[in-house]
Amino acid sequence: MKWSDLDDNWCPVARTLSLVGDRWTLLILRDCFLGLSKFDEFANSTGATRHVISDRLKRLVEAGILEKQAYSDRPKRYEYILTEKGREFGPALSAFKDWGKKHLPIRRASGAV
Amino acid sequence: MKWSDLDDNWCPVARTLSLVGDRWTLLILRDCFLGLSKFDEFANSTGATRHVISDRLKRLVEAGILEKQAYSDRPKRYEYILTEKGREFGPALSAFKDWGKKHLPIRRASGAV
DNA sequence: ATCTCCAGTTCTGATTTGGAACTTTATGCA
DNA sequence: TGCATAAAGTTCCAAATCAGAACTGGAGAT
Repeated sequence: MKWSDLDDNWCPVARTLSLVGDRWTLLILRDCFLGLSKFDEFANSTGATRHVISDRLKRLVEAGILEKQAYSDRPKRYEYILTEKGREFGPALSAFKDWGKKHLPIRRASGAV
Repeated sequence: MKWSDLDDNWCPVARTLSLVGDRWTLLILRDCFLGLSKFDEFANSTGATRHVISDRLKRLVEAGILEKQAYSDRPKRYEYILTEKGREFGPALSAFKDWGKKHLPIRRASGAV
């Protein structure tokens, strides 16, 4: 089954996943809530390849979760801002955060003493 | 960057994603909350390939989110049950559900009139 | 004997990624 | 002038992952 086939699923969780239930997409959204908004910021912060960042931003804009806003005209430059729809995704990320804090305590970096 | 490199990330959201931030994994967890517990149930319900179901169940058991319990001895058969750690992931799925209900209303199936 | 069920495993071709280089528009600087 | 840098993508190739279907193996049912 293809991923996109879920967008009409009876289950709202499945529909949500068909849109944002992807590794990097959720990480990009986390970054948005942390205040990041530019392409390179996402690329550096998430560690995803530029290819993937490009693709995911496109989808998020199409879905109305992010909005592409010009912040410079001369060299046309855009930043990505959460829409209301996007901001309302906050609780979901909070739930991830809480669960991670409780159940996945950070281990000391393997090499460091 | 590899996905698994996130498991020591400073951000609890990233750590959570490194474990369950995968299309099918979250769908399997949803099924668990709906009361499903058997391999074929997950395969049929999610539409993921058996290969993927097998892999994800293994990971979830390793991570202590699901527990493999024998429900039949003669033909050794197992079912997968949420642990306490797994049950505490409920709020995250609820948040997805709420967001999906509000922002992704189900469209009439494209073909049907 | 043969069929069916369940829980996986295995195989192969197609899709998606990762990683790095390249492009475009514009600024800084010497 | 000429070179370097920056942001936001795009393009290319090899490698990893996935979809789909078939196959395995134990056990009860017909």
